[in-house]
Formats: sequence, structure tokens, C-alpha cells
Amino acid sequence: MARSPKSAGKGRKLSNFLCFAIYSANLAFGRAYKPLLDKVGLTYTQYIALVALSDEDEQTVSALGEKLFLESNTLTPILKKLEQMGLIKRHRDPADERQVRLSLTPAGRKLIEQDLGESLIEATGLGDDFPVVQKTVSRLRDNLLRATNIDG
Amino acid sequence: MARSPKSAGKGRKLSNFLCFAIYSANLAFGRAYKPLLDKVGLTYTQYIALVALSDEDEQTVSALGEKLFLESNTLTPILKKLEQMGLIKRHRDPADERQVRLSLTPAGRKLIEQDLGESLIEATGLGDDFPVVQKTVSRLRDNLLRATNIDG
DNA sequence: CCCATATAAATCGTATCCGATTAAATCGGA
DNA sequence: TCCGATTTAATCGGATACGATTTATATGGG
Repeated sequence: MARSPKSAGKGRKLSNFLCFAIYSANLAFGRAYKPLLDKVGLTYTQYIALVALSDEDEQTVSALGEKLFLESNTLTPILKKLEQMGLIKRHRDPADERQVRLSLTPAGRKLIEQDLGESLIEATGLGDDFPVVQKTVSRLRDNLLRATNIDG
Repeated sequence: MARSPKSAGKGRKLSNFLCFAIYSANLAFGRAYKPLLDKVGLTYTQYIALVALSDEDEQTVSALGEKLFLESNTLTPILKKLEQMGLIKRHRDPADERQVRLSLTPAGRKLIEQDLGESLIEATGLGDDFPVVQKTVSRLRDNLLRATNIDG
């Protein structure tokens, strides 16, 4: 919850914390997606996982985790649910039985191709700044993770 | 997970989704704070709640919820934990027994005044852009919530 | 005064996150 | 070859989020 360097003295206010802006913006995105995702019976995280899986067939759980910044403890239950819903297939890699390979089913691919959330671009109110903000926040994330892993 | 308007055709890639940038940046902040907060025995959300409580004494749960964009279903367990740790006091308002009033204890205030997370400002790698990004993301959040509540 | 309505907080069930541990499979050096 | 170290998922427990419901209190019209 690092604060703005500007507010040095007393103002320990939430509104000056970048981490709170990110935290609350994440909640807001989840709520904005909710009505859209309810229609197809997906949660926010399930949808993000599906998008990442649409990128490439036969990914392992670890590879998916690297894209999503998550690990098997979080992903395994979500992936089992997606499989149970008929949106993905999971199977052990015959060449290395430790790994589980993941692929979208036709139903899963069809769902992703609907481009849910396209309608939310306008709701961000960012206009032409949209790609700039996206890149800035991604860089912020990468910087934080790098700093955390070096001296954490 | 609204995508950049630029990537119209095939690129349904996670890296083009603003909501994923926010989602993953939030995870990154949580991980960056973890070692700092572990030292004082707090979780990320508990810390955010404490900062919001330091703003004003005798807030109600609802008022705190408006600042944090959370409701009593999420806050009550967190507040009970903070009380149990001796960092806040909770008591029913005698003038309206439905409401619970919240205040930091001296221990709670002392903890907040340590300015944990100050060290993370540099880790964001944003430099002078820090306050700009903070305001942009806050505006994004407010726009999303407004759009969600109007036609959601 | 009485009760229907409204409001505030708490409770409950489901779905994430995450640290720590476990189980199974693979790998590598003696 | 054999066994310890490593790797990959999965499991488990604690702490959020959140929709839906419940409980307790307050309010207002008749």
C-alpha cells in the first residue's frame, strides 16, 4: 500500500495509497464482470483461466500458473471445476506422468470467442489512454514481483 | 477483462486485458507486502482496514465499508480478528444499537504510524508517475463502479 | 401503542488465494 | 542400478470476497 511520495507528513489516507487503488479497482472489475459472467455461469477467475488456456493447447498447470501468477494450490480446484463444466480437458502427460496437460473443449473455445467484457471497455472511461494504463499497470506488477523475489 | 481497443482481431491474449493487469498487480502488491506485514502479524486486508480506521474515530461498519468498497459480510470477521489482536475496539452505539462503532486502540495507532510499505514506493518503479497512476487507477475504479451500478 | 417496513450487522455457503505439506514420478550421481 | 534430491500436482488450513439470508433494532403510519 505504498503511498504517494508527495504526501509525506500526516496524510496517511487510503486515497493516497496506490495499492488500495489497485485493490479496489480489482474489486470493481470483478463486480463489473459479474452480470456478464453470470449469464455463462463462470466466475471471474475461471474466465481469466479460460482466456489464458485459449492461448495455446496442451499447456501444463505450471505453465498456466506462470501466465496467471498462480500455483497449483489455487489452480487445481478451478481447473477441476472447468473440466466438470465441460469447458476444458485435463490429462496426464504420458511422457511425464507428473504433468497435467490442459486444453479447451469446443464448448470452452466457443465461450471465449464470444468476447465477453468487450462491452466494459467503455465503462473504464479511459478512452485512448486504455492501452497506456494497461501497460503501466503491467509494468508496475512486474517491478513489484521482481523486487519481491530479489530481496524477499 | 476488457481488452485494448487496439487488439481487435485475433489477439485474445491476457496481456491485452486491462482487468488482468489490475488483477495480477493486486496479487503482486499482496506478495510485496507479505514480508513486511508478517513482521507485525497482519494480513493485507487487515492492514488496509486499519489504515481506513486511522482516518477517523468511532466509524460504523457501514461507513468503513464505503471507504473500502466492502460490506459487513466481509468486514465483520476481519474486525473481530483485529479486536481480538487488541488493535481496535468495537462497541454498539448506545444511541442506535444496530450500529457498531470502531476505533483504533493505542497499539493499533502505533502500528499504523510505523508507515509500513513506505519502502515499497521504490519497488513500484514508477518514479514521478506514482501519483498519476494512483489517480488514474482510482478514476478507473470509480468509472467501473458507476457503470456497474447504473445498468447492472 | 402496534405492527409493517427499513436498516445495520452478523451468519452461511461458495469460490478464491496462499503457505505448508504430501504423493507420485523423474532425474542423477555413486 | 539404486537411492536421495528434485519436480509437478494435489491436498489442507486460514483468510478473504460476496450473494443470500437472518437477527436485532429503529421508524413511521394508523
